[in-house]
Amino acid sequence: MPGHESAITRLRAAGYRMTPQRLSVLDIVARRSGHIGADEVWNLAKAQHPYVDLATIYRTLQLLKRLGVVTEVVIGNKLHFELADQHNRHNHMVCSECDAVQTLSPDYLAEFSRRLEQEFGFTPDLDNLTIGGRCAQCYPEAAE
Amino acid sequence: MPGHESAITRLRAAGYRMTPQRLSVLDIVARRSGHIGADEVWNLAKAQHPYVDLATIYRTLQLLKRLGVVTEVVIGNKLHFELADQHNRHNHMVCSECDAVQTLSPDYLAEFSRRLEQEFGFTPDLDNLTIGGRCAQCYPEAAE
DNA sequence: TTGGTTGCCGCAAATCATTGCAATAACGGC
DNA sequence: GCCGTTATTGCAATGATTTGCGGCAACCAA
Repeated sequence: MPGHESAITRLRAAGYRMTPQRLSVLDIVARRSGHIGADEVWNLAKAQHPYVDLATIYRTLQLLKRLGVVTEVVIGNKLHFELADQHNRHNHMVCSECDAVQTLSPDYLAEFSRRLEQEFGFTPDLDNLTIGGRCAQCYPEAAE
Repeated sequence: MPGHESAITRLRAAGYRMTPQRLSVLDIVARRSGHIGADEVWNLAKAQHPYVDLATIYRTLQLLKRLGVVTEVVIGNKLHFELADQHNRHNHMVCSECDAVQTLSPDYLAEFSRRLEQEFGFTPDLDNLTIGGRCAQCYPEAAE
């Protein structure tokens, strides 16, 4: 429950309403350390609200993402989410073969981001950027 | 038709078979300058093979992507594809609000890519990386 | 506290993409 | 050119996510 206040405030400030369903989703994502799939959020949410619909879970997650409360990670063909923590920002590298996830300091993308904004006026959404590729185990060829 | 030989050769070399459906998909993507949606590929393909199934289109596009013959661009909630041209590599920046697509020289990501490989042994699939964010029109706030 | 406004939810259907399976066709060998 | 092996296809079902809609409930004002 702690740490939700800012998110709730942000929601209200943006003209949205706080509902039990939203609170539940927020709580579930916040309790989880690391990313969690939409289907799993649903399963956990049903424990508290047996009638919540999957559509509500998806809508809520997208809303929280738009508000910067949670971030999205694309793993395989599924979306995962995790609480956005300003003090622990990071990007994700996901292996397209084994779905392994590694985190990365946003410093690696800082210069890149700066150039996109300066030269193109394009503001990349780095918080929700998933970098696909192959990890060391699945692509040993890269070894020298 | 020209320029397909190398793709066909690559396919055969990897143990795959060349079928009319695959040839058709390849031809459609190659003729198009720029990206094309999977559904549109299907519509065009049906003109030549009335019985081709959408699943075949998707399977073929994924195969060609894996072989490096085509690249994928994520626009809105749809996948688009374009012929991979070694002499004209580029990345895509897609606005999440208006779906506008801008291209970007891979030079912008070269240093980033090099560091991922060196420091993590992770080989990013830059050819198929779509950078989401907001364009200058949709996010004027970035203006100073 | 009560009432009105309007955003939100559950439900069902639609959309986009993937997958299992039996029949078919590509292609290397004879 | 014919045959057997096996990759590929069409079809149907499934999976993942989004959207339309009417009823409901959150929230603000009085």
